[in-house]
Amino acid sequence: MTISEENYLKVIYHLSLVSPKGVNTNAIAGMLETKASSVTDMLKKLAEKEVVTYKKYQGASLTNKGLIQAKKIVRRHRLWEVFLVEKLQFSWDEVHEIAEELEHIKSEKLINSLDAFLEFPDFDPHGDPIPNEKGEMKKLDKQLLSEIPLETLCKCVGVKDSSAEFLQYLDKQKITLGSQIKILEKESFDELIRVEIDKKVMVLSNKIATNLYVQ
Amino acid sequence: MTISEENYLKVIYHLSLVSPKGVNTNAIAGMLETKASSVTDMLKKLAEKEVVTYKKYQGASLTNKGLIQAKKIVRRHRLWEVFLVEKLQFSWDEVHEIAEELEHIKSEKLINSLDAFLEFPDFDPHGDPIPNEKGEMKKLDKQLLSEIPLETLCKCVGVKDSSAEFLQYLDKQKITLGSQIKILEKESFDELIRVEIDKKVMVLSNKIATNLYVQ
DNA sequence: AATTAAATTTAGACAAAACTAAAAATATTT
DNA sequence: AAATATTTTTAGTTTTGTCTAAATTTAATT
Ligand SMILES: [Mn+2]
Ligand SMILES: [Mn+2]
Ligand SMILES: [Mn+2]
Ligand SMILES: [Mn+2]
Repeated sequence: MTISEENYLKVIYHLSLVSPKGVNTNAIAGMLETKASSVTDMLKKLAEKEVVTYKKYQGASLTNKGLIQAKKIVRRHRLWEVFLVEKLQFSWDEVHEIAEELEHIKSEKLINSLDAFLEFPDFDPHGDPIPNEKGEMKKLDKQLLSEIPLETLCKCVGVKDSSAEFLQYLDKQKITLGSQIKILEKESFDELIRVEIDKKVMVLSNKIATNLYVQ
Repeated sequence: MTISEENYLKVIYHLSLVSPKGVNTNAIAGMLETKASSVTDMLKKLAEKEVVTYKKYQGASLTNKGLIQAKKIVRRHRLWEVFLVEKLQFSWDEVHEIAEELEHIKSEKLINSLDAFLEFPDFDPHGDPIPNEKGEMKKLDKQLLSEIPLETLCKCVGVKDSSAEFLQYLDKQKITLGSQIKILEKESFDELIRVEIDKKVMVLSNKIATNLYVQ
């Protein structure tokens, strides 16, 4: 498995969660910032290696073998993110790029030792679940804040958008994983919502509300 | 800097310490397990990038720019080795290969944070010095055990050969960095030496004695 | 159903890094 | 100094992953 192949597998995995019946060539190209023709080439190769099923013009999906591989890469990515935040004091908006490289270091022993060193975390710094050695992961039945009814107390458990800009904006608003949130009022005109977060009343945009997972 | 270019730079650095007036094409090929013709190609590219000075048939050496780069790679390699041994409980014979990959993760912040996390170690698990952020490193005036006179108490501070086989053999003999060694007798016939190591008397071969650094 | 638009694939080219085989330069022997 | 051996470089391929431009297929509109 080359780094490039791994990056494709991971992207197909992520896209599969949203469109399980086949991932579009263009969608993959978009995520990898490459061209559709390159994706077609790679899909053929991955199909050859039997990690992906691919029929011309029909999109791709992971085989069981491919799924196992993809989850390993996700496991490595998320464990390294935890390491960077918990042990090296990185903030949650800085870790993604570095984990993007570290995820390609392939040593079972390394990753299992790291897992143990971190005390087997279930979630990464963005609230995403970390597959264990067998590929199993905890799934919370989280919802977007925008779907929560008025006056219901909930807890922030993850982000949908994990771009640095969004994460830094959350930092500025003092919203972190674990924050207690209650929606006080929804303004239908401009979709702003008035909320109480950790006892402080503030106003959030719809863009925030549709990118924050709560429970 | 690609991974391949970095591997070449690091090898040229190591070979320079032994032959400072120019590193042979064949020597580089040997270390990298590649062919001399590939080395020639790469030397041209590295010379183009001004990290190496290279004249046809004359061997190569690092420019100042190349030296700085090479020391950064060595720094990363050795810090990761310390991490693996100190934090993840790897043994000293298991870390080299993994560090060979980790050394290519290029983030200044990552490596400086790691350095701090490890409390700024001066030496790696094999007794080799770790360059600091500025590229400076401590150098011990170590000698090979084979050069030490009889009855002189010295301390094991490093290994010349850091292959897994040698390191495992040292483990088996209970020789570690820090072991106190005194040579009791040298047998000129077969070059075996009788030594006292940490109060225990034992016999070592010349091959061991010429690969152990003491001080 | 025919036309247009969008998505996807093919064909052909390119750069990086490796290889083999042959040629050229340097070193070592005789 | 000439002959031989060794080292190094050149020339020509190969593989991987990318690209552009053109062709093809599928989807959306009229
Ligand atoms: Mn990646
Ligand atoms: Mn994450
Ligand atoms: Mn390396
Ligand atoms: Mn080392």
